[in-house]
Amino acid sequence: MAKRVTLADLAEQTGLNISTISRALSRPDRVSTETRRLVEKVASQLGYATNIAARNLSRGTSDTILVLAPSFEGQAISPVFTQILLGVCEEAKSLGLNVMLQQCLGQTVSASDVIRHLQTGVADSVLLVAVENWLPPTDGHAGETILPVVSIFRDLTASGLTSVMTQEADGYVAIVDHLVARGHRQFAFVSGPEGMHHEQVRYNAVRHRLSQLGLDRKLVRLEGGPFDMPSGQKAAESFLALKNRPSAVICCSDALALGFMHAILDSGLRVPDDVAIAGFDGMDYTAFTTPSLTTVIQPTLEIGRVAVQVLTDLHNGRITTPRLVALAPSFVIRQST
Amino acid sequence: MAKRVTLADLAEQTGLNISTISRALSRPDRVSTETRRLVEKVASQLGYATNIAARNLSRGTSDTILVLAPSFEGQAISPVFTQILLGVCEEAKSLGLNVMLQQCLGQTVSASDVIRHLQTGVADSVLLVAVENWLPPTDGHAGETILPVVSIFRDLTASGLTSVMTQEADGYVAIVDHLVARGHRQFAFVSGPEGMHHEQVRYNAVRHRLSQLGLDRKLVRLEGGPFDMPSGQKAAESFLALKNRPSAVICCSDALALGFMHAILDSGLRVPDDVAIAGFDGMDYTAFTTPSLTTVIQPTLEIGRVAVQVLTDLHNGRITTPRLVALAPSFVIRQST
DNA sequence: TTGTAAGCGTTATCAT
DNA sequence: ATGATAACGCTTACAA
Repeated sequence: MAKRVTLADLAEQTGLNISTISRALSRPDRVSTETRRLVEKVASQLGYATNIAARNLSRGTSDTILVLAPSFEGQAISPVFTQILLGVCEEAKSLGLNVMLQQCLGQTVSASDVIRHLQTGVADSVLLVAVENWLPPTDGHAGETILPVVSIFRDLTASGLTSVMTQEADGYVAIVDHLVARGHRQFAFVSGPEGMHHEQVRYNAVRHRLSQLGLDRKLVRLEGGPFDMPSGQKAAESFLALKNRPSAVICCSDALALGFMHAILDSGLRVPDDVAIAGFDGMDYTAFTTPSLTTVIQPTLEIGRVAVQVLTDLHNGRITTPRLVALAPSFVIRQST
Repeated sequence: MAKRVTLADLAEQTGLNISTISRALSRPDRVSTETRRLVEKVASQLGYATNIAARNLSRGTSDTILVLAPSFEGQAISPVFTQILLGVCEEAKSLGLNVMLQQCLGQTVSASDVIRHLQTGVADSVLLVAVENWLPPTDGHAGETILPVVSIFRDLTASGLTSVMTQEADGYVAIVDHLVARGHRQFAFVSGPEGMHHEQVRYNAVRHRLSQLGLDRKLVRLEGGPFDMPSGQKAAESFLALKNRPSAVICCSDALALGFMHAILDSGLRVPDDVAIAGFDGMDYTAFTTPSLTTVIQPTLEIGRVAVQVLTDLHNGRITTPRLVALAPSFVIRQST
């Protein structure tokens, strides 16, 4: 194991002072061209690499983003999660930031936990991905100091957290309008996990649009459970048991839609002739199922990028008040409707 | 922003020496019960949190694993990747390690890059996920020192890297045997990206098994391109153009299989009656396509966990020579065959 | 068992 | 433009 090369080594080699070396490396403009060249040369010769721990200790920052995501055991968000992560990594890289990943136990994250993390200095800002609840600081000056924390997917502005997500209502409006244009008048909504905020927002978006069209009386809600395929399958059983079956089904996620469609086809009904089905998320497989699935594509990659940007803005005070950033989704009509 | 609490603060509060505080916190057994209690009490009162940078600097380690993955833009491995990541995070957490994520540009990672990272101290071991090539150290003592690096998915033991992956050949043997038992005698193999090692290994596994059964003359190979669905679709076009169509198709991934099946069904052929199709990976959607897809499930979560274990073994010298760890997959027969 | 003190490698503040 | 030097907060021999 080759001994680590330090600034002191470079100082010795060049005869310059250690502080000059440091400067030459971190602020090349604050040093003569001559020494800059010399230092760079010797540094690369000796294979110098900045010791990050030392830098962090001295600077008091870590240039690291901590990504906190609920144990993604429910496969539900995981595919979406991957895309988000990609966006986050790309943006972080371009900003010279590191990304640290940590799963969290439940659906709720508390400010005190996050503050603890920030205090250790492992990271100096935090990204919450698909976290349901946020417990604001409880100690005295609650909320006075704005934390460098951003929520992805879940609108937590009400709890004081800047949030980045898809403009979901728009997506569901597009779905409803499309189905109505296709002549459908009776609808079912396959919901996600009970009590999940998203779930509620999405259902309301559908119902609200239908009510605008005078059709909200024609909406049945089916319990879907987790955002996954088995839940969709289960919902389909309830659906098949209905005496008056709606002709169009709107699902809370693509996974639910796929599970639902699978069961419907299995039962001998035809899609979209007997039942039209729409999903939500924009999973890659939706374009290749048979029939292919009408869905709303979330701008996941962009969400990841934007979240990081907002996070840095927050971190260096360019944003001082919580805000919601909602990105437009895109609607794709496919064979299932 | 509440000023950070340091060991010095605790020392002042308790009247004890700073080193005693440090000991009480990190090696509670090396201190009297009395002081231990006192320190713990005051620490939690003041909300003390260890400064990681300082600890790392002092200890010379970071307790961090760097996960390096090729820009997952080709959606190909991404779903699998998520699962791997989950396993990695879980195991890391249970070992008290942090996980840092970084995308890398190409398919190749060089030892010098990794060594640079290790020297900065951001991480003290590295996990390569789906990295195609490894450029061993070029400087003098090449390969003398064993690096704390593990490859996931790709067997890089030949380049001196301990690797963790699925026992893929077993999976393909299972597929072949199953198809033969079903009466198939003519086969097509839809390959992955050209020149990718995996691709070759998998094809060989199929061909070898067929040759054992005296059927290797009956194998057609179709170029699939990237491990994704559009590629599968494209391969299906070549397939449909064949004058003598095989009755069974083995795909290099589930994504390819899905794309392939979509095109086949679109063309009016029936699955499995006209064409039997098998995939590989065990994506969740395979159980819910119509027809559902026969496939081989990779033990992704377990791979992630094991990789971390092996990595730590490597890191503290319990493993001194590169080895291959191949985990058994499981084969699921579904409607598509 | 507890205290003393010497690092760990950088950065930043002053002088020069 | 460069050099000395004091932090940064923790760990760890070594001494008491």
